[in-house]
Amino acid sequence: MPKETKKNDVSYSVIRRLPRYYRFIGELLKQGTVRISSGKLAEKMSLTASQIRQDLNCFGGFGQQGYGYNLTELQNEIGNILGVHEVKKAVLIGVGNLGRAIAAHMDFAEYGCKLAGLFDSDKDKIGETAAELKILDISELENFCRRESPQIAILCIPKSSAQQIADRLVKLGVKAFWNFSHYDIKISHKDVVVENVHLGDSLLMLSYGLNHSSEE
Amino acid sequence: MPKETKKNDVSYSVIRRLPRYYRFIGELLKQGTVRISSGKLAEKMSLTASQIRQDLNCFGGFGQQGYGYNLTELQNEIGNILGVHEVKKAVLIGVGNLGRAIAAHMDFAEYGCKLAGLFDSDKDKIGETAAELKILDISELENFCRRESPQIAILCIPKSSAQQIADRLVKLGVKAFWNFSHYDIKISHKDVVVENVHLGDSLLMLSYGLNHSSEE
DNA sequence: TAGATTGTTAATCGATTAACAATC
DNA sequence: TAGATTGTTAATCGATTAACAATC
Repeated sequence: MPKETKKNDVSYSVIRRLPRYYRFIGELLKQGTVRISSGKLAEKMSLTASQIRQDLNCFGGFGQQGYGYNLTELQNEIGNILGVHEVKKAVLIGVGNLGRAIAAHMDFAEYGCKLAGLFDSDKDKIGETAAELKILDISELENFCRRESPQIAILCIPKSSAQQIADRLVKLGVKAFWNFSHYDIKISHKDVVVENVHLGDSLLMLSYGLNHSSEE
Repeated sequence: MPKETKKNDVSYSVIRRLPRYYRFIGELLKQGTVRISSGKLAEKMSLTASQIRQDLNCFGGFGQQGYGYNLTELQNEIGNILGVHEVKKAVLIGVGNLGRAIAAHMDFAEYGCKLAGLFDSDKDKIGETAAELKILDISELENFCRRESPQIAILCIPKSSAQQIADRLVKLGVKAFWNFSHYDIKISHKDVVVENVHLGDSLLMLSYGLNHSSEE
C-alpha cells in the first residue's frame, strides 16, 4: 500500500476541499511564501485551523510541530493525492461554443491532463482547428481511442446524446467523464467516475442568494 | 412575512439541492408526468424519500397525504424559492473564449436572467457582436449601469483584475457575482452574493476519482 | 373505508470544532 | 530550554435517516 494513503476511507467532504487547498497553496508559493501554520492558512481560506489539520491528517502528517507546513512539500503531497503528476489523455466531444471555450481556456497541463482529440458530428466543423487540434469526425472515435487510449472524456454535447456517447466511450476504455451536457449520466461500471457539471445550478444558487440576501 | 418562507434558517445543504430538484421536476413534467411520490422521486435522484420530504418541508407543505406531490405546483414553488420568476438583468465582463461561450450557450431566460450588456477592454473586440449584443468598451460600464441597473455581473476576466472590477461593480449597485475568474473574490457588503466557479476544481475531483477508483 | 403517502418527531450517523498532550 | 504548532482524541454540532401518527 502506498505510503501517502494513510486511510483509505477519506470522506467526500474532505476530498471536495482538496482542490481549494491546492489552489491557495499554489498562490502562496507564487508569492514566495515558504511555510504556513494551520491558523494562518485557516484565516486566508475562511476555515478553522482544526479543520485544516484534521483534513491534512487524513493523508499523513505533512506538518511539523512548532513550525507549520512547508508549502512546497504540501503542494507536492496534495498534488499526488489529486493525481496531477500523472499525465492523463483526454478527448473532448462536441466542439460548439462551450466545447471550444473549454478546449481553449483550460490549462489542462496544470491538472495533469493532455487534450489529445476533439470530435464533432457536424460536417462543417470537421477539419477545422481548435486549441491546436484538428476536429475529427465522431465516426473516427473508435479508431482514435484504440490508438491513443484516453482515460478522460469531456462531454460538451446536448442532453439527448450524452448517455449514448458515454456508453460508447466506456466500451472504448474511458474511465472518467467530465460532463457538461446538462444531463446526469449514469455509468454502471464501478471503476468509472463522473463529474456532472451543471452551470445552471450554480446560476440558480446565485439567484437564490439574490432573492434572500436582504432578509439577513 | 411571505407565506412560502416557512423557516428563514434553511441550511446551505438543503439550498444546494434545490437546483437539482428543479431540474428533475422539469424533466418529469416534459415527459408528461403529473404527480410523484417522495419515494419514486428519491429513486430517480438517488436520494432517500425522507430527505426529499424533509427538504421540501423547509419551505412549506407542498405535498398531499396519500397522493404525493403535484409536479406543476412543485416546480412553481421551487421556482419561486430560487427566484426564477423575477427577471434580473446581467452584465458580462470579459468576452474571451469562456465569456463568449457563456453568453451564447447559457439559456439565461430559463433562470430568470436577461443578459443586458457585454464588456471588454480589448479595442479589437469592442463593437463586435456576441449573443446578439454589441460588445461595449469597459469605460462605458458606469454609464451603462446607471442607465440599466443590472443586479448580476458575470466575470470572465483574468484573476489579476477580478477583485478590482468586482469592487467597481459593487459601487454601481451590482448585488450578485457569477465569478469565473479563477480567483475567490471577497465582497464585504453583506447583501452582495458571490458564486465563485472553479472549473479546475471540478477537473481535479475527477482526477482524484480516476486515481482512487480501482482501489474500491 | 382502506391504502397510500405525507409532515414531523425522534434516533442515528457523520462532520466540525475544541482541547491538549506530543514534539519540533 | 521555552514557544509554537502539530497530530489526535474527545465533545459538540448539524445533517441524514428511520419511524409513525396524521390525513387525504
